[in-house]
Amino acid sequence: MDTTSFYAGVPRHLVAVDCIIFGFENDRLKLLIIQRKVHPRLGEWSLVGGFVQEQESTADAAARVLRQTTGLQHIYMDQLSCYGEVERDTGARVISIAYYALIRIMEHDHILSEGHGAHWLELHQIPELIFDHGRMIADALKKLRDNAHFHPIGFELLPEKFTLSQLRSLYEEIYQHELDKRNFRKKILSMGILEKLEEKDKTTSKKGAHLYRFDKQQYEQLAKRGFVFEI
Amino acid sequence: MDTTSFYAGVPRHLVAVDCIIFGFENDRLKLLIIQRKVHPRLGEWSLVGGFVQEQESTADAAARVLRQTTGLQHIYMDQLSCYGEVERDTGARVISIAYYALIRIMEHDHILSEGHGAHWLELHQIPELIFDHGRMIADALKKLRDNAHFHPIGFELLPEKFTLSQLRSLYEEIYQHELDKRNFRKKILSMGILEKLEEKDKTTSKKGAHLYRFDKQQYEQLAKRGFVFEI
DNA sequence: ACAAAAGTGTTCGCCCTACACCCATGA
DNA sequence: TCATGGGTGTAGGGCGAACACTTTTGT
Repeated sequence: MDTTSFYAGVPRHLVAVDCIIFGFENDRLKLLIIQRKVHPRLGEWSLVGGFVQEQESTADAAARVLRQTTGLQHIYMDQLSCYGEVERDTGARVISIAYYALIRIMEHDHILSEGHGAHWLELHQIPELIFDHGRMIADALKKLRDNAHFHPIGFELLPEKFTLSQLRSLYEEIYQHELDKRNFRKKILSMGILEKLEEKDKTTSKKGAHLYRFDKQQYEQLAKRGFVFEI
Repeated sequence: MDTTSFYAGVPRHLVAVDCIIFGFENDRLKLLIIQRKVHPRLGEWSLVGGFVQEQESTADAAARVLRQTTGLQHIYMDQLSCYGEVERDTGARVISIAYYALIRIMEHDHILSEGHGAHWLELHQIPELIFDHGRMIADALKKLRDNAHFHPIGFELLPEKFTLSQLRSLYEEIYQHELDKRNFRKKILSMGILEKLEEKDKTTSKKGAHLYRFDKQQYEQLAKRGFVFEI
């Protein structure tokens, strides 16, 4: 048996990527959803997606789709899962690899107004989606929760400078339950991975709230020595 | 734009599944590895795998590959990840979905002697593998640890009746560190998900160790009410 | 009688949780 | 001056970690 015969005659498949794009704005977790511009299911709500090309990895394809939709590059992305049911796409047999992305809406929302038919929707506003995209979102939320629990990925959703109230709101949104203000501050500050800035954010209170910055270097130093982020 | 033109002209890909098959025998965690029977890389060490056919889901393909290699069906399997780098397979561009399986070797090892060129190897015996299979195994081990931590999947590796020493050895192997005997017993028994049997296993001591059985019904009842397995 | 694994309780410290009031400031 | 969100400390309980001796029985 030689190389040619081993790979010859093997069925080939359409392989897609679908992106679950999370953002955080006005203390609310949001998802970027589009109205489908192609048949079948034209006009219905859908995740953004596209097909994997010959000379690109699946991760590259996901990054490309994200870039084409939002204009953004160098965004946090992680693979969610492969969805491989035969009948999952009603137009053809398509195997899809889902990725989820975390975007700093506050720093980037101007880019999105360029009209790709994309909409930021809050979790409770998500309509019924085509195919198994609803399932993908549910899986992505679960993975986001698990991931946020033990890794400092929440900062990917916040602007570089943020208040502790914003950070707490973010985790409250992710976990969908309230967190005690004092305990949260105590825990996150005790980790020693936040840099307190002199600046204050006065947009949400008269008193003003201190801004903080995530100290990635410091986190990575600590992580090397066995420190485990947990919130 | 109609259905035909949307899917037409899109590149198609070879899609494979690779299986990381875990077993537990003689207090050691083991992996099922084969010597490759096809070109390229004939004779080299490899995970078991195969191509996804037209009318089967990726999960079905993984189950089929497992069945063809071991003769076993209805085995615990979970998706690990999709490996989609362009150059990962040196013979052709192949996108691979990796699954990991947990097998009760003690109850099934007779089946494996049918000679598919498969070998059970301990973790420290694993040779260099083709392609990115080494990475897949590392990822699978990490996922197995994470998963075993909060879900009672360890029992999938043990015979129906097992001793607490066996169970502890299993977790020591998975986590690669020792666990305190008393604390382990206390914790696992306090969950109330093990049924203590009258029988004793006398193969490893003169005194004999009580056999236990995992009470899945009971676990699922508790899980519904918010109980979280953790070990 | 002895070797070898099974089985058994207690103490201590840490972390998580619950909880209520003062502060600073713009309007 | 008052309304609004920012910021602070403590006490109690539960849980995980450390730790050593007795039991059983086949040889």
